[in-house]
Amino acid sequence: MSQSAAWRTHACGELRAEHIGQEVTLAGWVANRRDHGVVSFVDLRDRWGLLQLVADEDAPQTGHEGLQGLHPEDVIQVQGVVRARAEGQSNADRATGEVELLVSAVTVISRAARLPFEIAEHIDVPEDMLLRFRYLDMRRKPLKTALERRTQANHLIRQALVDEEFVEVETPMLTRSTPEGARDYLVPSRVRQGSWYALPQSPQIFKQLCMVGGLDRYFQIARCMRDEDLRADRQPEFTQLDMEMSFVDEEDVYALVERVMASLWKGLGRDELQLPLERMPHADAIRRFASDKPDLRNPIEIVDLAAQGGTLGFVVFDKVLEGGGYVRGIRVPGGASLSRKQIDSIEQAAKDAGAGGAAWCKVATDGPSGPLSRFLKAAEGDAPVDCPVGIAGLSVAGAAFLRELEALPGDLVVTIADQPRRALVALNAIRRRAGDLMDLTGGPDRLVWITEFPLFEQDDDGGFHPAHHPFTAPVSEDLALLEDESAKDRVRSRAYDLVLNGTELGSGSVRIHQRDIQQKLFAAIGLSPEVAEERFRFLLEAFRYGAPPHAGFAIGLDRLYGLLFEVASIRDVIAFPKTATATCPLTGAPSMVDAAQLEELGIVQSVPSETTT
RNA sequence: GGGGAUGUGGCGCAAUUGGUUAGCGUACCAGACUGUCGAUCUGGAAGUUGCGGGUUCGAGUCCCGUCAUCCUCGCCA
Repeated sequence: MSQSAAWRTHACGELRAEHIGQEVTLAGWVANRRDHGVVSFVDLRDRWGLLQLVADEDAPQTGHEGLQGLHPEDVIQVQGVVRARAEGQSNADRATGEVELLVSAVTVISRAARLPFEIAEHIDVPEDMLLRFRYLDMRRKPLKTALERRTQANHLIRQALVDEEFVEVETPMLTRSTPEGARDYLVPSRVRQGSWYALPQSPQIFKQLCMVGGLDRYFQIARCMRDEDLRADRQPEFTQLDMEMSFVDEEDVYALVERVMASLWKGLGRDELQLPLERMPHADAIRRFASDKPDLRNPIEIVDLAAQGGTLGFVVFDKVLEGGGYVRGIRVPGGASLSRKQIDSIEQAAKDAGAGGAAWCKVATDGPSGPLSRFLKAAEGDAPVDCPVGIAGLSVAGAAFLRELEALPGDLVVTIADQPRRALVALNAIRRRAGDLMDLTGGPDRLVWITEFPLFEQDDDGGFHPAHHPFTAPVSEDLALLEDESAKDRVRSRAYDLVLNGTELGSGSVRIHQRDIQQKLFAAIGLSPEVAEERFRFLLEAFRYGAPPHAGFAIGLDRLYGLLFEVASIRDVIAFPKTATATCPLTGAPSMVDAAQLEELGIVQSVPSETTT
């Protein structure tokens, strides 16, 4: 690190044996004091590390006096000579541990008041405290390191895209509200009272306009804002790596994103990604894993038991099947070793997901056991059937049932019977819970493209809305289905998600660039040409003047970095995050504003404003 | 909007069925100490038990309400 000599000649953390004998000036924070009377020590900290300062019998009087009266987190400047630590006194836990600074002079630059919490990693501090005093948390290693790594990761991404001739465009923060999607954050206009800006939920339309503008390749590390309730992996404002390309199709987008991911993985020192990444059509993901973002590290797959489940004489299965529901289940390899309590927690996961319960049985060589087992065993008087894999005492139907599941002795079988939507949610829940219990999710990263998402999702009231956004192109073979009301839910889109270990990292699509198809799509989601024109005039108009085919992708960087840096919450990779109620404990945002400010904006509040002070 | 958990000196925690002056650790302050590195030793200061109400002779403890934080469902094209 180069230093301007005004405040310091070196960083605390950079001093090593090679600096022994040098006269240096350092500046930093007092991290710790250890005073032995005649000998005293102070640890001085800056971003690069800790260095032990010492005043002993070799130090001048000014050095001793300088180290007296210092308090934790005082900012000081110190002069002295770097020297080797005596035999047996080096500290192997510290990069600077072979040397120390014999202090000749200390200047206190800034005194620190008593701290709300200690600046030490081993101290547990409530998170709202960390947010309120974020600048103190930054002095601790985990947050500092996360911000450094985030910088490095952003740099790797930028490097990769600039090398591929992408243009970085900063799109507006004050933009137009489009009613689809998430709730907007609104900003009132002063010069045109009664009108409002919206903060962008994503730069979607602008990046498409950049394609019409002929930039060909756009990217941005973009802030996006959505006024929705939060989660551990969701913030009201978040950062996306947003990209768009012209004259490309899905394959080009996959290849580009894969190159960017690979350089990121490599640059951050993770195991090299195997390219190309796996792909899985959406319908397969639902069928095999009951999820559009399956964690493929978990090997458990869903098995359809409609045929065999209906022959067991189990009235719950029969009723669900008659009603058009699903009977599906999972085989948990080795799951017979789970305790009753653990199995109950799997069933509880199904119940939490809305299912009535989960029927299960353990499988052993002497036959099945557990609630489901009596429907699998041979009845009194019937000749029991032996499964080829050596499970005794089964009925013919029971053997077929377990064969369908490929169950082996030592396995646990868990089944769900419910209406399709609830069954899938429950199957996903039990698969994940079983995976956690059996510790199946520790393997290498599994990145997968989920492709051919449905174009529409059904609302609770039966209407359709775009599953992705209204500019997503349908798969061309399915174009004809657009106008068929009964077939809408079968229209596939050219949208894709990238999923890492069960977390959706990002999504994108090939866009519609033809006006007629765009209009069909608006019609299909119930937007009249007039309304569509009013809302998206600027985009539809742009498409009249020569629109290239284009496609793009966006990756949620907070979430990606949260996973890559292995932190508990995305708040741990964000410098100044907000709480679960979208407040900022540091600044107190959101706050009431002066009545005069509102008046200037032409806004009348139904709740009282702050009294003018 | 719904559900759950938590809330006690700055911080982490304790306090028996509701019962003495709300304890302990750490940080902080002062003093001591020749090699520590999460120093040690001695002493000191530090509390409206989140807030409001109720029950009771008596509430950190029980009840009602409320606020804050976290998790979660809905929501997040």
